[in-house]
Amino acid sequence: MSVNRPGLTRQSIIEAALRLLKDVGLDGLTVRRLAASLGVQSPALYWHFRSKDQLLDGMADEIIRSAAIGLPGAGETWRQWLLRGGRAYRSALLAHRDGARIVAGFAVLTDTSIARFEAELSAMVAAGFTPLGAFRTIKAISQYVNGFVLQEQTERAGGPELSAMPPTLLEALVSGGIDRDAEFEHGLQALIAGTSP
Amino acid sequence: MSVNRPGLTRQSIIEAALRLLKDVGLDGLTVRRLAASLGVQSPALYWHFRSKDQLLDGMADEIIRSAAIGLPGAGETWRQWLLRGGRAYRSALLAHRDGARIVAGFAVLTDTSIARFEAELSAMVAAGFTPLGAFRTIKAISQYVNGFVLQEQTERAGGPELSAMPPTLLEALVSGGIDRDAEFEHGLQALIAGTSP
DNA sequence: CCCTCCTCCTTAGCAGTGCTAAGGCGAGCT
DNA sequence: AGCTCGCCTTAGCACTGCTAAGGAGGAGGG
Repeated sequence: MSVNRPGLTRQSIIEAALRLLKDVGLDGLTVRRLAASLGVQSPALYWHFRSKDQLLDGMADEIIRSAAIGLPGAGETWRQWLLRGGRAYRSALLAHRDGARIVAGFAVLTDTSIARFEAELSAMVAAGFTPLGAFRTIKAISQYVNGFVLQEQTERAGGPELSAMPPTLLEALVSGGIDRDAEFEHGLQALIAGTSP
Repeated sequence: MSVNRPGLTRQSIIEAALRLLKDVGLDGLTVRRLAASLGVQSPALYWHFRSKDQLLDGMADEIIRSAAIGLPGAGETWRQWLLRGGRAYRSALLAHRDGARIVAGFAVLTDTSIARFEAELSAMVAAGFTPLGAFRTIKAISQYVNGFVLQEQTERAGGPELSAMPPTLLEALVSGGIDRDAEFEHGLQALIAGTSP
């Protein structure tokens, strides 16, 4: 049926899945559809992945990998560095439809993510943190970002009308409550401001 | 087949679903199984709910409702109150298997949750916050808790051995990194400490 | 040159999913 | 008595992840 058979690869399948994700979303991402987008029958994918969950693990890993920021630059305080990391992580999640759901449900500690985690921890230890403090701080930021983007991407349209809102909530909304970036920044900065080595 | 037919209700179905959830988890919670646990055939549930998602919405609402803390008590600072709220929210999510996943994916702004949100906002406004600041602060805390419990409940067993961990990460873990409560507390307190009216 | 092995893919099909269409049973009103 | 209507049943559809079995085609040894 298909002509070009460049040979499927774990990596090429993951990339195709992330591409397909943009069109169909996580709920629409079926094995059959993914196989079709690769010009192949669905069981072919099970040669490369033991299960769909394993495929999703790979996708999550790919997304997380794309969120890598380097070590703190010269003259960059640890606060600035954490801020940069949080923003980069959010961007990485937002870059893929349902990115947060994929990462939240399936990110397992892979070797590469452990290595990066270690690098981040030692950078913070160098900045004066204890290993435990660094660990908890990074974890807290990750979870805040995860939770934020998860809701950001989950938000269903519709919902109650603005006119049905009670007064304080209404005032919050009309004074700028629909600015997702500012909302994200607010929490991230509070989290970092409340952190100390 | 079944004898007692006390009449199904939206509420009774939701409660049965939350009960069943403990045994089978979110992935195992099928319409047929839920119907069976109620002594009924599966399409019967579609008389009470338009779709399974609507049922999950109801479950999410129920979970969130159980996280209600009152207004700040006399002599309670807003920081203490937020702390109490964050802990109560986490407890409510942890009280149900996959609670965070259910709430994260399906919580829609219902009338009752809007009413409670409004009450919380005005309490914070009374403590000196602007409506927008209160809105963003509460949202940030909610999302942190959501993200935290989501991972807490998603964690799959297995994973790399402790012996395979790099040094800084290892030191963090052996010095107390497996204490979920302390990890949660760390982030929550940082978030609140970094908040100001 | 042929034969075999092995990698990667195909066809066929299973158990289970959410959901719909159509009908039936029984309580309550007229 | 007859009728309506709320609530449930039986039957079945399109789809899911996944498995079993086999087939095409190149690699490598005899």
